[in-house]
Amino acid sequence: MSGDHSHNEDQIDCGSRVNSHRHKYKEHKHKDHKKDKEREKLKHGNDHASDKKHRDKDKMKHKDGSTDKLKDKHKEKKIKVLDGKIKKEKENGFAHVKCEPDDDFYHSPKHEKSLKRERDDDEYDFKSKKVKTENDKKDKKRKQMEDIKPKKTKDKKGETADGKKKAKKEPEEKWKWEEERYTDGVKWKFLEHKGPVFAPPYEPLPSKVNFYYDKAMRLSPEAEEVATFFAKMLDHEYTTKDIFRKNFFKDWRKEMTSEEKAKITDLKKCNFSEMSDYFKAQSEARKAMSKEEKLKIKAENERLLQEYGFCIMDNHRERIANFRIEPPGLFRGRGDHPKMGMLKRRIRPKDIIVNCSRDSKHPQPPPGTKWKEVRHDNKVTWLVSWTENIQGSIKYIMLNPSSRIKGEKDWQKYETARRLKKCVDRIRTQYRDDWKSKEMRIRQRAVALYFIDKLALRAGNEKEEGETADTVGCCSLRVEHLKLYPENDGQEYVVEFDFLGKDSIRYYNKVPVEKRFQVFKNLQLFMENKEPDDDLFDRLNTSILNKHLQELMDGLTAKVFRTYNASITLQQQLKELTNDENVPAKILSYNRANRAVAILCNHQRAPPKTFEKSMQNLQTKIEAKRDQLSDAKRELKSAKADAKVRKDEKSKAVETKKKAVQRIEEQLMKLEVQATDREENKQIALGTSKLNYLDPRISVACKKWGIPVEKIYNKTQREKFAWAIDMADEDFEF
DNA sequence: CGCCCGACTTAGCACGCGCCAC
DNA sequence: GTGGCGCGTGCTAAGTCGGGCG
Repeated sequence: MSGDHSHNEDQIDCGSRVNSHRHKYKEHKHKDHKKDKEREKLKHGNDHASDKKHRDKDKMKHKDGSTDKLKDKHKEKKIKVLDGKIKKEKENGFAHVKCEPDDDFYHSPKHEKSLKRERDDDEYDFKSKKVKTENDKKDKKRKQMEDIKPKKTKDKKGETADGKKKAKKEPEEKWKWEEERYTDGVKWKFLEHKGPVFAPPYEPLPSKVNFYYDKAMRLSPEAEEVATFFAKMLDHEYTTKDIFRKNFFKDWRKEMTSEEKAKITDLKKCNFSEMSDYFKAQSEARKAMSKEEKLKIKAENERLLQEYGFCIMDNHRERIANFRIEPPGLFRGRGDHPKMGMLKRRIRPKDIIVNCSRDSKHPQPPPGTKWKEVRHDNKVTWLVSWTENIQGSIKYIMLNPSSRIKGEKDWQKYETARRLKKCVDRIRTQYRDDWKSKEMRIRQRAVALYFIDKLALRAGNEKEEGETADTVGCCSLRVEHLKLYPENDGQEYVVEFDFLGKDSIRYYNKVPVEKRFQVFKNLQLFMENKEPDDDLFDRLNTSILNKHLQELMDGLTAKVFRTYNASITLQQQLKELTNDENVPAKILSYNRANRAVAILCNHQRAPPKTFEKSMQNLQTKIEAKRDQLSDAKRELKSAKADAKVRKDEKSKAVETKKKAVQRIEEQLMKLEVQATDREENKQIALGTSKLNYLDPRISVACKKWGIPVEKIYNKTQREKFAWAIDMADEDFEF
């Protein structure tokens, strides 16, 4: 395009910067250099220099430790907010429970009684689409969903690929995913549950187990408990890290009596080894328990699950995801987390906010205790919440992914991504045009969006410095995270990305970018006259970006691009790959397609500890199988010869041998496929994309290649994707 | 109108259960 | 019956995003 130079850089309207120059908490090392190095090799060939470079940078960045004071301020604010929140009890906790007598999909033996309440037929007539008065966004969204809903019971216009009827199914038995949902942010009308399960109380150590500080020393129960947290982690690398030790010691001292505090002044002098040995012995003992004992524990767990692991939301008994409160312990942040090692406090009933319907049987706090609050807010989905003491954030107990409320949200997410599919070309054209805008903020927005689209980067919200590990996403990229090469390895206009993303997973990538469309030139411009730790996009943040995206398409946000690109990639890759003849090869193809997505989204994992070994085992197996095969072939040959001699044209022996050869060949192939698959998978995690980014209906549609869903999804996954399995046909198109 | 926080999704890792080979 | 190991599952940290408030 000739527009390349139509705007002189000097003319750019600079406006004011969104983000001022920032002094970051300066200490970002990589979580595990060795790991990174390997990963890098795997993914990007051989850039050996970069790891070292990173390490050097880390050293450079140590001078500034300026942010500690922020914390107190931070805390103050939190308290205020908490106070304010108590007032805001909602008035909409009403509930009418209906009972669906024929609904045996969610069989609920225990709770049948609570289900048998008055039926309010009118209200639950979800076929009649009464659109209420609300005109808010959510309502709009809902309407969009309705348009593309598969209509099983009443087929309107078969507008969508998945809109076909499935007569064979009995929709009455299952959750009706196309049921009319509530409007105006109401998430449920009836919610009943038993509350959380608390962590077991601390059991003091037997008197023979000692803690040593110079000499044996008995700790107060409070101090002892915290000491055991540390003792249990002694084998972990964490306990060697300075920040971890510092934070731990500081918080531990808070739990000590004044005598203990006076005495124990140096963590280095603390000897936890006896405690540590004791716990190791305990865990051994647990493993060595008799069958009966193990069974007993299992039964007890099952009982707890049955009692606390389910709730009733509207007229269904639904599984709760995490009904156990997180036990106390030492905080294990990921990457270089400034708070690692801090004490994660024990959560008590008085910390707990319970959410349920007004007319439900309220969960009871343990005898002699009280909940912090019981509220009836049906505009949220959580059952229980509490505020965690490390970051001051709120933790929730919510439903399992198999639940209606989560499934529907999931479905909606993919529908939004499919809507993006319809207008992505338009959006791409627009951001390309915007690269040439005379407004700096628009150029930045356009380049950022390009990265988000092309590289599937995360949005990149700002983070509070010094509160978390120093990680970034697209909008929060800093100058130091990019390198520009006008020419690199024979390619023109290469951008090298090197930064830590979510969970401090390294993103390293070299990408050639469009010069004629000015990406490269824009980047040079954005980086001009800036320090390494200045923001690359200084006139952009996620809020600005998402507001813009919202204008381009209703419901569009940065993360929709990840979903869209992941799902569309899977679909394309599957079309390219799946022309193999047998099922195992097809599964391999599926996994490869899945892998392409995982690579796109940078979903990595540490190579499994047992990787080398298990690979060897597999090779041994393969060789054994090969031997077996040649044996079988030999036998077949001799059987054939034998049959010829005896002129026995339909020799049974020959037939059986033939079958044996075939079977072994199949087994061998299966093993070989498995080996390839595993090797390719060494450092790539497929699970995350499979669970969160790939429209499950694409996988369901793999029926058309003869791949049954069971081969792709295990039981839990099938439960999570019940909605997709229920509604998608083999001709589903994302 | 920016910032803060509540609600919800997405993320990797540890651990232990159950299955398979012997 | 046992031992090893691979996978599923639970756990909880760390993101995204929107709404409300000052």
